[in-house]
Amino acid sequence: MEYSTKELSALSGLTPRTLRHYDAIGLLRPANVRPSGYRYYSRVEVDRLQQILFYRELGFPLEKIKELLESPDFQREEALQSHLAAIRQKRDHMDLLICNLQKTISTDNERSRKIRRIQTKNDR
Amino acid sequence: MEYSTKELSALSGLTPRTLRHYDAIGLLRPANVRPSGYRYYSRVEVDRLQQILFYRELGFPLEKIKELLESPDFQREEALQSHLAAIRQKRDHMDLLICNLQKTISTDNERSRKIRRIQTKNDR
DNA sequence: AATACAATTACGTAGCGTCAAGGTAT
DNA sequence: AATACCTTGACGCTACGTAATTGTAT
Repeated sequence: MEYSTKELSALSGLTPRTLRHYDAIGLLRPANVRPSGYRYYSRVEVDRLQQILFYRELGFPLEKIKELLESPDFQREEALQSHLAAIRQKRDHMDLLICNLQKTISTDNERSRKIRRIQTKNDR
Repeated sequence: MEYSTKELSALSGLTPRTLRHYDAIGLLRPANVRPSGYRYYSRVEVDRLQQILFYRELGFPLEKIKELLESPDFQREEALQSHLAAIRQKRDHMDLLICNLQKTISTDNERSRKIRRIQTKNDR
């Protein structure tokens, strides 16, 4: 079975633009390209795309995914570990942001209440 | 007091490049610019920069910060709320990623152990 | 004349979205 | 001849980093 760009797009949920991009950066090359420039993908590419999507969902950058797909198991293991650590840091950072935002919001609210009280007084 | 780009840079911790960028996008305009093109900032700008850094730490994009600095209180309130909601979503997404990464890692480990067992058998 | 600082292009980054213009027909 | 799909540019987005080149002296 061969798939045109559109067909693989439908099959994978990616846009044709994205598939062309993956070709451009050498992440997913079509099995063959007609003289017209039309791209065609076969089984091997579909499988590779599955892998790509798997790592993409885990938040890996495309360049890293390229490396991983050609690395031995133990290197993937390492990559997963360090990626996990990085994500955890980011998450912790977000937790801090959330905390600060909540503080800011409640402080602002308090200020508003005070102002309203003063205004209410002045209104009387 | 007037500050050159370098001085404000030292004062704020931002690079001169960043200050020039903020000027370019209209986020922080110098108080005056000499015929030579040299930028000079005064108190008002220092104060504004403080505000900018405050919102920046909360994760707001520069364009949004520009708006916020010219909006009334209630709009800032709204912005903080919706920003908080957005950040929370991101955090939740990270939590999912972390979860999936952990699963992947432990699954991979199990596979490796099995393989090692088989190899050990074959070695005997 | 040398030093330190200033400025203005302008390209690079990540991952595509979104036209625009023009071929192809698996 | 029309339709639907394909292609290759090329700019846009975020927030600057990083030269390269050249001017200024608060």
